[in-house]
Amino acid sequence: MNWTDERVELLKKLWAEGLSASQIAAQLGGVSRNAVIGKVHRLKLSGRGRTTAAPARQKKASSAPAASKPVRAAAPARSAAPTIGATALQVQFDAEPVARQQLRSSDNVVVPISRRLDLTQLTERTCKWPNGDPLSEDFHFCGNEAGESGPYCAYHARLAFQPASERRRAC
DNA sequence: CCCTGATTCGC
DNA sequence: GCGAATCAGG
Repeated sequence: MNWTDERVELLKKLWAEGLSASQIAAQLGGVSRNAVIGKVHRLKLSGRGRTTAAPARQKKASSAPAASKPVRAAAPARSAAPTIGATALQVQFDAEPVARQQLRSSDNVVVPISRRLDLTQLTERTCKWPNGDPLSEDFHFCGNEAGESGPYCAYHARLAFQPASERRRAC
């Protein structure tokens, strides 16, 4: 992914709105939060209002990795399966009571079309955002490609990170 | 352990 | 310019 004008503008907007680097990375897709932070700094946007004054970081040892242990462990490959159900239901009950709201034109967001997967079709790489009444026949999960840093697609990752009062129904 | 932003430096 | 690795902290 390259930093197109559109992506840079979205980055600026979301950063100004106060979203964290990881949240923005999920929105943009295809980039890590480190990439976002790096870009923010190169754009000289790091200030972002009255945030906690940066304590001025110390310099990193320029060389000599030392015999300490910079070795990075191999992929942990954790399993999310055991908590998928609980997480999904928690989100469901938390988000469902929110009244449907009109999408404001200023939001300028793309609402993804749900693949309407059932629980057995979910994998580590599918969005686990639940839609509908869990007890109804229509209940399903978004199922779109999950972001790199979470169980939701870029769109639902954003919803999940917003306060419940700001969430909207999707798919 | 989860997360946050900040910094360095090889590419 | 880019971003992984790393750091310092909540």
